[in-house]
Parts: sequence; C-alpha cells; structure tokens
Amino acid sequence: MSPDYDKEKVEVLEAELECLQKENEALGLMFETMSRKYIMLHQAYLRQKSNKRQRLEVPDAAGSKASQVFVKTDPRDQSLIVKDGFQWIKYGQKVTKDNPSPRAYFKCFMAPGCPVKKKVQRCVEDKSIVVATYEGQHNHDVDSTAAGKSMLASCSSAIFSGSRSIPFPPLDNPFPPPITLDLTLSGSDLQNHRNLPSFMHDYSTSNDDGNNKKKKIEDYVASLTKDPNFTLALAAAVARSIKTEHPKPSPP
DNA sequence: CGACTTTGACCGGCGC
DNA sequence: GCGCCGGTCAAAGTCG
Repeated sequence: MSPDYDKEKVEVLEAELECLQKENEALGLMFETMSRKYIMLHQAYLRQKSNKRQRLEVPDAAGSKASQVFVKTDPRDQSLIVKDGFQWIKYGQKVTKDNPSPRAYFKCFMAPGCPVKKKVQRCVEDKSIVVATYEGQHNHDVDSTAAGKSMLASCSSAIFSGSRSIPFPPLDNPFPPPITLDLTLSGSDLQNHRNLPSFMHDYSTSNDDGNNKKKKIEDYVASLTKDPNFTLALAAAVARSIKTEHPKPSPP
C-alpha cells in the first residue's frame, strides 16, 4: 500500500461521494417540484370542479397519451426552451385564452418521422415554472451527439448554467428524457450546505492535518460501505455512468 | 447562405 | 350556420 495508491483511492472515493451528494440534492429538487405539481393539479381539479363548462387541460388523464413536465426556470428568461435531451423545432406560438403567456409548439426532429410534439407554456400561478406537454412516443433513442451527451451527463459533470431545470420523464415514453438538473451551486446554495454530511463539513472547514482528514475519510467510507442503500445507489450510479459513456448505437 | 425563429394567416373542431 | 379557439403552416426575419 503506497501513499500514492492511498491518495488515488481517496480521490476516487471523494468523487463518488460528490456524485452521491449531487444525486441527493437532485432528489430533493425532484421532491420539491413534485409538491408544486401536486398543488397545481389540485388547483386545476378544484377549478374544473367549480366550473365544469370551462375547458381545462387535465394532465395525465387516464388513457391520454399526453404527459406533462414541469420545469423550474428563471422567470426573467422569456425563452420557452426546455432542455430534455431531444432536439425540437419550433413551428408555432400562440397566446391562449386561459393563460396570458404565449404557448410554443415544438416537433421532435431528431429522427425523420418522429411523431412527438410538445407544447410549452408558462404556468399561470407561477411564471417561473414552465409546463411542457408531450404528445406521442419517440421512435428513436436519445441522441448520442455531443448535445445529447451533455444532456445525459448527470453525475459526472455539472450541467446547465443558469436556472435549475427538472424535466420529469413522460410516464408513457419508451425513451424517457434523462432527469437533468443544474447542479452548479450559486452563492446562496453554497451557504445552504447544511445538508452536507457532517464529515464533508468537517473536511471542508476544519484545519485538521492530513492524517486526521485521511482518518475521517476512511471512517466515513467504512460506514458508507456498510450501508446497503449506499451500495445500491453506488451501483446504480456506476451503471448509469457506463450507460452514458457508451450510449446504445441507434439502428441504421 | 443556411439554419433557426417569429408571426400572421389559415384550418378544423366544438359549442351555442 | 356562425363565431371562438387551439393547432398548424409557411413566408419573412434574424443570426452566426
């Protein structure tokens, strides 16, 4: 066991820890957005109940092929672009009656003949949330081009500068877009690192010497490796990473 | 100059 | 049948 080997091992473990930390944050954001979605669905339901004559889009109605995605964006950003790993061409925009924000219409053009369309519109209640409605099913896989790869990279690198975006995959989509999150930490985020494992706090803030740090890392790694949940999560992350680096070749 | 976006016109479905 | 509304088309505009 050479010091170099130890150092390398520590670096690898640190990278894995960082990856898991990001995944944890991603799950937290997903939960937050799910909560928002539930509230909006509940409000839509109440509105429809109180006014049956009003035409209202009910997302994910049973048997419907459409599915909705809620994406948190910067309200100042007027573009209705939802990065979900597919390539879309905008073919129209309309202001609808029930929402002053314009609705944009997109077609998937990653593959010829792909029937998938999506509508993108800002939420009435919360302008920072963009609602993307997907219709149809992709007849191709997510692109393996650089753009596609950058969309797929979720753990190995921080993606998407600017606002956070959390596109939820359409439930009936055979090739659901990857969960994409902006994991770059803004200043406030950095200040809010309360949910860091205590070890990470210690490691980043303490003035311990190298030996103490190393000891703490080893302790923490030992406790993690005993945790079956951690093992499972790590296996999933590694599998996902491999899948991302070697995307399935698209059929000719 | 090609790719992409914008925007007004047009079309079809639906309710009255 | 008429008008409203959402969805689509295609020409014009914009940008790199």
